[in-house]
Amino acid sequence: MLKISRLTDYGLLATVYLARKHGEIVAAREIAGFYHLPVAMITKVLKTLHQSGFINSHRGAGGGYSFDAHAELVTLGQLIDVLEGPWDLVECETKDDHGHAVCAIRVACPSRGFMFGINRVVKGAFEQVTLGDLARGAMPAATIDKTALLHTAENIS
Amino acid sequence: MLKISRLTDYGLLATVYLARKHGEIVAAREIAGFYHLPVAMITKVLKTLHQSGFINSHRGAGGGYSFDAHAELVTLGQLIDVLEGPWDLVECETKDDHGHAVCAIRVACPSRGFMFGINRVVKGAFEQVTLGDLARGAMPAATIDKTALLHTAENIS
DNA sequence: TCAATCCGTACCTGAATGGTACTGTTTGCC
DNA sequence: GGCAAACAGTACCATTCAGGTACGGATTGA
Repeated sequence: MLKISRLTDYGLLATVYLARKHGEIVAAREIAGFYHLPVAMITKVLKTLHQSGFINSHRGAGGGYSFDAHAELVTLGQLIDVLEGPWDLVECETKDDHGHAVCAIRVACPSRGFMFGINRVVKGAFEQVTLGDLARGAMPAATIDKTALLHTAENIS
Repeated sequence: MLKISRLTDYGLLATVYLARKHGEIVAAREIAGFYHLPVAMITKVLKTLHQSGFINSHRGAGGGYSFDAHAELVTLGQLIDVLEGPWDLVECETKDDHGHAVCAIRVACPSRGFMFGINRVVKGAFEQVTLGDLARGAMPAATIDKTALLHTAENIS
């Protein structure tokens, strides 16, 4: 249905919360309380973020999670990749466990090349926004310079 | 899972096929055969496209569907809107039947403003590509001029 | 020793997706 | 007139996934 899963959304919220309290140890309970979300949901997503190295965890009493890196070096694209897992807008480019494309028609498919481009557009948009932007509440907006873009099509094999 | 539904994909394929045979009456069976897809799936999506006015239908023997409009005036965004239905990357902006926002935290949500922007980016990307581009197999690519974009944030309340 | 907190995993439920089937209704053609 | 081709509409089903809950375990500070 073309949307980011709620879990991914929670992950972004949690990351932003931690980024705003840079270096501070914050319990999952606090984050969940702030957003009025189930603690179990927040912990689940925080674990993912920790396992991917975006945030640090501190066990035991007084423990919690902390964001100690540079917010400007973490991109929305990286976060979504981790939280959402591998994704493609269309299955054309999706590979199965054996590395084979899922789409059966492949070569004959007239939308394949195009959809690949759309994939790049969306992923590129995510990649150019940092966690710092998110934490600051900056709102991006973009137009696509189609004329300039179509020229680049020839350069992509 | 952040992807276009297969039905939407089929709809784009069918539309492109018809656009390439502009004005010609083509049976659903032919399109399904070309892509090796179930006829019932193709007919389902063709009906949607017809009801939305993108293509014309011709009943009875020798009937089928035809695309008679200008491919350059139909955008990918319009097609996806019809095929996919109303969509938003995040629920923040999604309204329920009564016009109220789904997201409970709303104002407190630090990602809201940002996600709204991302929504605009993606929808904008879809909106600036025409069916003609699709039919020609053009592959768009886009970069987002972040510096320019962040300035516009202040103009959006 | 205890309580707070993270860790891991398993499980459940409802909804959406992807697909099938069947019964009309219209229309060209012999 | 009647048949067959093709669209129209609806209902249904199976699988998958999202969203959420639960519980026992491991770690650590006080």
